[in-house]
Amino acid sequence: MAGKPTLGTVAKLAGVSIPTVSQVLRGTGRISEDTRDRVLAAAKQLRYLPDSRAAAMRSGENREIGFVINQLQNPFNAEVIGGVVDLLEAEGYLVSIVDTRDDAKRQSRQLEAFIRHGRGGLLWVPATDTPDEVFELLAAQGIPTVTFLRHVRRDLDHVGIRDAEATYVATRYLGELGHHAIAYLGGTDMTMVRRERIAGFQRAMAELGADASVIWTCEDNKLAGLEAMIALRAAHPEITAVVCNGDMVALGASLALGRLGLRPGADVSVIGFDDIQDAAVATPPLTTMAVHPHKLGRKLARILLDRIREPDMPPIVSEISAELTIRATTGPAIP
Amino acid sequence: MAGKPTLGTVAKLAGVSIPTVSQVLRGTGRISEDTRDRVLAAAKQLRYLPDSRAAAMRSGENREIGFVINQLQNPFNAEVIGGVVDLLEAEGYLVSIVDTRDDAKRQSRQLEAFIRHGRGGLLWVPATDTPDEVFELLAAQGIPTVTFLRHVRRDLDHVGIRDAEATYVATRYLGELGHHAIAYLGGTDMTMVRRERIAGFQRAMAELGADASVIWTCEDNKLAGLEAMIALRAAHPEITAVVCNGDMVALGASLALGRLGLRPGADVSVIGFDDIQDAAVATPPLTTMAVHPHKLGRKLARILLDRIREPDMPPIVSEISAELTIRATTGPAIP
DNA sequence: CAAAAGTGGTATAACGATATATCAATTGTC
DNA sequence: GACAATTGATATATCGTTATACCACTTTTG
Repeated sequence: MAGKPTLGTVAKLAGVSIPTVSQVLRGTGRISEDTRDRVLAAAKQLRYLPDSRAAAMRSGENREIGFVINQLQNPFNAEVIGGVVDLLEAEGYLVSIVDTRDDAKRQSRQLEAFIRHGRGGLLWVPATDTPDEVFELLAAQGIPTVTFLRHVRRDLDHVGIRDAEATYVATRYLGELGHHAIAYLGGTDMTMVRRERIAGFQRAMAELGADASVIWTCEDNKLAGLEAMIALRAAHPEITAVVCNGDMVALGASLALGRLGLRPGADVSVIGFDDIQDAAVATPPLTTMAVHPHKLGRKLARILLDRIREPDMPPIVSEISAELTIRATTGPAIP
Repeated sequence: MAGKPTLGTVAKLAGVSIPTVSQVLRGTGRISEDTRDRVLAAAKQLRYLPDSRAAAMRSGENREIGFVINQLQNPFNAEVIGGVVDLLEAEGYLVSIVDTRDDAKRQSRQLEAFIRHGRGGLLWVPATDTPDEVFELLAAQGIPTVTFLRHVRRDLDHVGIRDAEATYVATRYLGELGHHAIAYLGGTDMTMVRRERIAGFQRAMAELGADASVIWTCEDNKLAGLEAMIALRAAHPEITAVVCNGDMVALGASLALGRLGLRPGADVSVIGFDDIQDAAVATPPLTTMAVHPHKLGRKLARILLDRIREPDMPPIVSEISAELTIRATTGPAIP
């Protein structure tokens, strides 16, 4: 009753030595069927589970992966996590998650804690303003690491989205619908992702011969998107279309238009990014640049496994295109 | 360069023995200021981080907490996690999260993995249909565990919401507004939580002398709520008010009413549960039974810490009341 | 000045597992 | 029937820590 069962407890109950129990449970060595059965029965009776930490210490193999994410609440991230977990659990790994809430200090504490508590690999969406010393720490510890979405270091593996391409496609599409006064809405700071997206937006605007200077910041949630859209509309009433940094912002913007007595898709066009579940359900349904988060998660996991198996490969970078998914919040510009 | 730094590496660089390094870093024993400085300098140079697993093995103390949750995407849960993490990280704990997606088999694998990889305590929203053997496993391992929301075992600590009281209050309020044909909407199965909520609904309906037989199931997301409301309305056109199992469902139901040409709060009243961020932003803003998830998370963490410090206390049960928060989706019944 | 107390460290064992070496008993070979 | 090969287990060392015991050396005490 008192205390966890160990190899020693099982060995005593089965009347054999500790290495014998270890060999039976792992299927190695030469063991007679008779003692094998006795050991298994004892292990079952005591509900014995091996202590992976002790095993990892001796054998060096650690099947626990840490996922350091910037925002757990984001539905897009949640779907990515699903993909990651589906693949890694099938391979016998445990995936444990921490949420930095995009705070660099909390992130440092959490990464350090992950290292101390032992992780065989890390998946990581680096927080905004991650200091260089964090990368040096990871390098010093030699933990296989794949960054996700924010491509901040060329010496690490990375999985991301072709951000510039996606906003370019979105903006060109709005141009083809006849829009010229187009704003970029969303994102709070100059993360690599946002920088790329704005670059794509600007390139398309340049090709359209339009002014790309209306760029508005706001946090990545519906309420912030709503308020930002109202402010944007007040400052720039000439705007007829908005490219958003994410679906949450776009949904908020769409709500705001309704409150202002404007019809999304008719009076003002809105285009989102991610294609979260809500995008299709919203009224009106949201036009967006769709990525497939579950698939993305699987790719992320696959690359980490490759890195664990082959630590000396050169860094891998894998980027996925977003697909323009046309719904009801975009329409022709009123001439 | 090759491999993680260990106590041995640091000791060699500082020219002292391993126990000396350990004592310096942990501030125990008697060490001269001179060697203390040398050791600290060596540790810093190598970016040494102690291996908590090895430490835990020897000392028995494990400052990593596992949080086993049923649905990561749920905004309510995300806010609870925030509260838990804020308190436990301040106490020097690492909180790592896994998502069961309410699948009992996945949950078993994950709990087992948490035990094998070593957790000093567990926070747990048990999945629907959790088999008894899982509880026996936890008991056999003797890991401090607090269940959350779903109170399935009296021998474990628990933090939850007064579900029956909340739906009772919600239903009474609708009664006072003159409603008699009230339905209960949401939840997919007879979890303890849903059972309690329906019990509260039924008690209030009995006091109102009304029929409490219209109980509709649906999954806990907006799309499902939308579809369920449309089906419910088709089957029971006499219904003038709906008590929902969660805000996501209520928001979906509210959307559905709009599509049916009905005004939420005027033609049909809708009342939610949780008060997630979206509830206040929605059009119209949602009347709901508000709980304070961040506070709830802190309470959850506090009770786990108490249990870790005092393993032999009798089980603690802590329940929090939800507050009726009136917004725009409820209004007087049309006579 | 001998015994006691204090100082600053090291030696050793232990935590729970695994890898390697070893060993006693059985079986096979000529 | 002597020696080698096989079988089925155990002994021992090790991973990176921490707890305890211990030891050499200095300082204090009566």
